[in-house]
Amino acid sequence: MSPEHSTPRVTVAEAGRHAGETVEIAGWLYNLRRSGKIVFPQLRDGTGIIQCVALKSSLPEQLFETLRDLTQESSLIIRGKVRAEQRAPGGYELDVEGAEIVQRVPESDPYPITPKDHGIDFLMDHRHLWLRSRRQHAALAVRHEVIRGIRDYFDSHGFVLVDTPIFTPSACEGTSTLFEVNYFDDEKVYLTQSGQLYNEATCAAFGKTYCFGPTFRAEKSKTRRHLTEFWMVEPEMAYATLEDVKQVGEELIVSVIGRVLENRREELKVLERDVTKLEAVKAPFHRMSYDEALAKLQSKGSQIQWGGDFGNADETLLTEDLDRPVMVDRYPTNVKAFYFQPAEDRPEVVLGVDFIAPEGYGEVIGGGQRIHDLNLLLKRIDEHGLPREAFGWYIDLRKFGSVPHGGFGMGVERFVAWMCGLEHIRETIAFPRMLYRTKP
RNA sequence: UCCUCAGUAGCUCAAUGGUAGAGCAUUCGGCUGUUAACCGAAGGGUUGUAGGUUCGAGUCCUACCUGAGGAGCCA
Repeated sequence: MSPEHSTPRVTVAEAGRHAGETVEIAGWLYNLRRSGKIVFPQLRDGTGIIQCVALKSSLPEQLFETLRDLTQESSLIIRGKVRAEQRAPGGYELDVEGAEIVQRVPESDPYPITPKDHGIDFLMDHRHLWLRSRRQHAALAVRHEVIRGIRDYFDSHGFVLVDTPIFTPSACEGTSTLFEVNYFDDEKVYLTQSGQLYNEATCAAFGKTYCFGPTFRAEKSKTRRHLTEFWMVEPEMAYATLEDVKQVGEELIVSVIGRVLENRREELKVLERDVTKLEAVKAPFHRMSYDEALAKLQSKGSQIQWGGDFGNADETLLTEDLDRPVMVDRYPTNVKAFYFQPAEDRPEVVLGVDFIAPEGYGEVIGGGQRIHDLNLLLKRIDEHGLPREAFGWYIDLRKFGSVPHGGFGMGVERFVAWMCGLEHIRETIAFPRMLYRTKP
């Protein structure tokens, strides 16, 4: 900490490159094992965990006793010599020469998350501390890689990031799932549930755009696939058809999975993810129409009838024999939002597509081609009982150089859960917001 | 919103309607290569809340509270 001493400060991740050197590492005590005259403090610094070794015979008595009596998650800086050691987790070990305790956790109020099992309620109440655990740390590192991969994909394919507002004046798709904000004087304002309508405006300005931000859904959903606040990336392309949307979605997924496999092997190992399942996800994805998917489901015993949307059981059934996502398109018009473009030959279906991930992870992308014809859009707004005046600017887009266009939304948390092989979406975001959980 | 399940020590869980227990954590002691270390000892309880049945309730009944997972809806 002081600038006077000359011991280089390194991270755990870098320690292997300093074998034979004396370095110092600043972190927290992950765990400690002791055996009379030898102690093994495991030091965690956010980049990894390194086992340290302190021998009573080679250290001042006070230092040895300080280390021996350390408590879990106390913060400290350890100085020592890095040594390759096969017996140590991580392959390297630090022979302790000195230590500075930054804050010692008192025994009277010990760190609550012990190395043994805990229930989900307890862990969620201690989410602010749970983040330090290996699996949680790994899942959030994968999330970071996914987000970087998404942004890199769009940035390098001609998309411009144009973020859309969080406060929105009207419902895009009905008010029942919106959070109302009581602050603005003149009109009711809601938290966004999608940036898509705004994306349709920005893509007419830039050609290809995307927005990336939090999304809010006031659904009374209580399942492992739902959060009330989640992150979504939504690209939108002018002069694009359903086929373009499918191609971009496929390329995006393949690209991001490649990044995760390349840069987050260690984290996937911590998560015990079967990476062969991810390595199998290559283009081309499976493609089928809603009609074909329906026939497949009915042949597998589902009771679904034409016109119904797929439930979670249907999605799992549909992908159980597949090793990569399936793109299902041409859904019945009545199960999709008002702005979807109808198929030319069959007005009862629309040019929407859902990407359903394998292994039961369900819909990770939903999108399609939007209506570009003014009169058709007006008709659909009326049919859905929506007030035309609330969509004035949106209708304008069909008056001034309207073109076929389309895009999709991808839920970041569902995608990360798939990458990590997690049972529950709540572990893919640092502080999940759910129906009955808004703390910490 | 509806359905199902669960609340016992700080944590994870036991306990046929008959004296409330174990492991981990904490404290004390032992151990020079531990891998969720191990060995010995100690402290730690209004069994979610309120009623009811019973000679007797952690256990059975009712209501409520809290949480979990599923349906619907969605990403």
